[in-house]
Amino acid sequence: MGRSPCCEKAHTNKGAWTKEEDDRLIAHIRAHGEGCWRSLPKAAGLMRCGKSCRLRWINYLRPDLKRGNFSEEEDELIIKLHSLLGNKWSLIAGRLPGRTDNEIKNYWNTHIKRKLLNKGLDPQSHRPLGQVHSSNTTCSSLPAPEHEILAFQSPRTPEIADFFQYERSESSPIEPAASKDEEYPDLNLELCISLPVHSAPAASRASSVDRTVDSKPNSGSELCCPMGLQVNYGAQCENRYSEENASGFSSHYRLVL
DNA sequence: AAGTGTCTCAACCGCTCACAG
DNA sequence: GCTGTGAGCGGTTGAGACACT
Repeated sequence: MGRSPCCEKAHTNKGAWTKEEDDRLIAHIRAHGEGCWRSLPKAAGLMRCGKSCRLRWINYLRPDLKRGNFSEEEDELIIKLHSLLGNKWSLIAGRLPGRTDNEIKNYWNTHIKRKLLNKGLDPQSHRPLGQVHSSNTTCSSLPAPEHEILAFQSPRTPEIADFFQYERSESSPIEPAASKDEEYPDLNLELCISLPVHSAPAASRASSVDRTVDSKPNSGSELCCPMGLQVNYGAQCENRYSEENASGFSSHYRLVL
């Protein structure tokens, strides 16, 4: 016996949403706020799966969505963030106001991938084609403790693995190609994701980063966590971060999520 | 105008994680 | 600690739009 299905598939609509369904969903969320997606379809009178409602709202109906083409700045930001985070679309989306993870993922697959390939760069590793090295090799070269503290689990980008190697070998005579600060001097890695403004009081939609950090809100409206540190580090990340600095790893990259 | 190939992106699927009981 | 449930994520699919012949 597997887990129960998220909905009665026999009695749910699938495929494209109609205007009437959109209107019902919008009206329901306006009246009751987001949250409890499983029971929402019934409450809103929709013959849809809760997951489908959530996706429709987040990716298409949310009022704060920015529609239209991506700007050159957004392109560059996506590329930079992808080089650091890999296919963590929700994290990348959190850095681009009005854009959704689905939208960025699609845009990456249809435009940016090709753009990088045309430049002779591997879209996954962001390295020149032909110089792509196995991430397994990089990963396995790390001793166990560092392995365990990586916040972003497989698939990690080689850049992150390289970063940790660099951190560990600062006194090494072998110079790394460039630190991320040198490579992306204008990229602010203090990633901040505020709780969505569209969230209704009853439904404090946790940002996607809650999956990697403790979801307890800190004093402000932002959640934060250190990049490259243990999963489940708490909300007092600012303090914890200092402690981690003292322990000698992840000294200058921090994601405040 | 019709047929065919390609591209785009909304939506689905399967999985993992967090949490409550 | 175990189990069930809900939420969310990333990969994939497929219908419709568009381009080309």
